[in-house]
Amino acid sequence: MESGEQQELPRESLHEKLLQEQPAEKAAVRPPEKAEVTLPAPDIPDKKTHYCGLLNTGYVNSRIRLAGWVGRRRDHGGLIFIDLRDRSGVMQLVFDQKLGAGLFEESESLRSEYVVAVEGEVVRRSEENINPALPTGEIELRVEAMEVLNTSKTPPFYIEDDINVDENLRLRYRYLDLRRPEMLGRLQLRHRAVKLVRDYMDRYDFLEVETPMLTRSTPEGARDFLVPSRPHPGDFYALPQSPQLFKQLLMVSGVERYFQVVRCFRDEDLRADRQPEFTQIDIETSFFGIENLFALTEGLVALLWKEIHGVEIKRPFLRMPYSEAMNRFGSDKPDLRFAMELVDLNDLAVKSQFKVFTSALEGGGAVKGLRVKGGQKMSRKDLDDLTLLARQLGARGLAWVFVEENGWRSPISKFFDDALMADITSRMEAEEGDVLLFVADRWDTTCHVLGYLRRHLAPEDIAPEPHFLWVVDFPLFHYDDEEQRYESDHHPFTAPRVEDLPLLESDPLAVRAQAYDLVLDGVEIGGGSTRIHDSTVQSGIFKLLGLSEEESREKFGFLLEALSYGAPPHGGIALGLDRLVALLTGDESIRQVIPFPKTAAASCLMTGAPAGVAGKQLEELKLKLQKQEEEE
RNA sequence: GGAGCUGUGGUGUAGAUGGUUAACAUAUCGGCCUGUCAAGCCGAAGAUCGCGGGUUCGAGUCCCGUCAGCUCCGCCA
Repeated sequence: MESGEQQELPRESLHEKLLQEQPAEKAAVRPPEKAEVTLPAPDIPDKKTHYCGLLNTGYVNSRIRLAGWVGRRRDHGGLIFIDLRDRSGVMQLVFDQKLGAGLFEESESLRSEYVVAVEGEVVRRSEENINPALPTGEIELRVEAMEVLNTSKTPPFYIEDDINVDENLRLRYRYLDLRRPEMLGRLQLRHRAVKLVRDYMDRYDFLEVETPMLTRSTPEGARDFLVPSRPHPGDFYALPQSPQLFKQLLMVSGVERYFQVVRCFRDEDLRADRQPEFTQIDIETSFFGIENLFALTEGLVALLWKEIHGVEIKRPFLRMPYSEAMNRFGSDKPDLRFAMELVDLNDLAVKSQFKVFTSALEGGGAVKGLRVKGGQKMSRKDLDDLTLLARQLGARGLAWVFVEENGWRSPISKFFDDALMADITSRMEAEEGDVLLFVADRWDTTCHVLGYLRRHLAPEDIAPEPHFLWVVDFPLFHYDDEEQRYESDHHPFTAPRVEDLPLLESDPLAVRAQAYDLVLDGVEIGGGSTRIHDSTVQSGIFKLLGLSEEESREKFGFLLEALSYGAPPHGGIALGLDRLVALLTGDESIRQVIPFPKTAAASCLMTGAPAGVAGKQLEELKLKLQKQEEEE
């Protein structure tokens, strides 16, 4: 049965083209002076003729007007220096008592973050007064006229880079936080990245199409944010977890090449790299083929790194099946900047007298080891902590061995004869002074736990250059022990691999999906799949997922119907814009690159959202709040 | 749902083992000061130590609870 295996696009060698071509257009940030369109009312009319940070010695002797915020003030009595800051940077203003008492008196009242417009002459600083730390350090503005446009309360923290303040405070006064140059720089970089994306996609004929923010809740996947409907009391919209269904429907519509920079919403617990609302670069294609999609994505990512970091990224990216990623690195998003691979020990462990190993193997599990180079520095307490960590991650325990001159020092060495110890030591390429860690458990637990420890114990000197990787051949399903049913690993519209179709009935867990993730240095930056474009196959998958005929018709009828009207083979990918930008800026948390982010408890410290609403609003929606349950 | 860490003038911190005027830096305000760029010097004001209980003659410090933030596990197709 045809299930959605994509064919190569025959009519042109797009793949080759994508691999070789470098978009010529550069999306540099243009200084505002060079804007091509003259505004009807001249730009920055009477307050401002130039930007602070863009001035240089070429402007010496020019009469200009600047406007911005008062930064640091250095008051020498009869001479006052002000750092005037605007979006572009900083310019030193000089107020001299000798040049007019009235103006000077006025300047004495200036305080941090006052908004001022000034007029004067750009002058060259004398040699000994040049500030090499400042781009405009060779010049200054001798102020001859000033207008105070607004005053300011003393800000709660310094408006400058590298401040050391509680993030609470920054979030509460985010508008001031964003006034800091490094934060404005992040906004600028993000803007530039998005512009590069739009121009790139446009060059390859992709159409940016908007999809609804108010849509319907779907049973699979993350928890939805719900929005009550006033005209339909008791009914709810859901905010989209992604435009998944709409982009597939756009393929049925014949758009063929779609993309969107789009906000998505998931009501799940947060992390440093997860926000309740986040932005995706969403892409979907028809008649395109997976090779083209990979090349397109690689080209896009490489473009970002080239334009923003000047780094040439090697293409094509490495590809690795999911099973290999798990076996070698214990993760479906392995960090390839360092080796420290997990070592498969099943065949050796079975020869030991160690029950933990042998019984795990008898139960169909796996035994794997991780070599910690120079691990002898670890104390007994460190190892106990690691053991506790392993338990918390779901393992039954963690075995450890000190490799010493005379062999193993370990509570478990008595279960191994000398030859076996030697074999394991040599398989793990261990040397004297190393510590070996072992987990014996279900295969997935073993991989997961050791993969976590691998990251946890990663060497400090990891390679600085980015390691991109495609993880492919994900399983189509996993089994949910709690719900006692199969669940889609990616999403329920993912096409199985054609050669695995026969396994759908006999061994669903063995079926591989046409799904892929794009991984960079241990971070998942995107993922996608070839979709099912056959309504019969789609119905079959729904059934396997435990959705009854009525249920799937009720929830996804529109999709099944659409698929029956000549749906083309299609597939796509979505890239996490926030994560991409955070990687480009080198930030640990995506909150740094989101202008108005939420906290780990999903509240906004600035607006106070979420917040209660008036009773009248609830009445209109026919909603009643439940009393909070009292504790028993 | 669970675990860990953090919470002291506006801000960043110090306050071993409980002991009475809670320290320092910086910002703020006032004074002096014409080449600074984290300007400098002098002075002043500014804190019921996140909140609520408890133990104690006495709590910033110990105990319990609670709130907020951060990080992680679960969760996030």
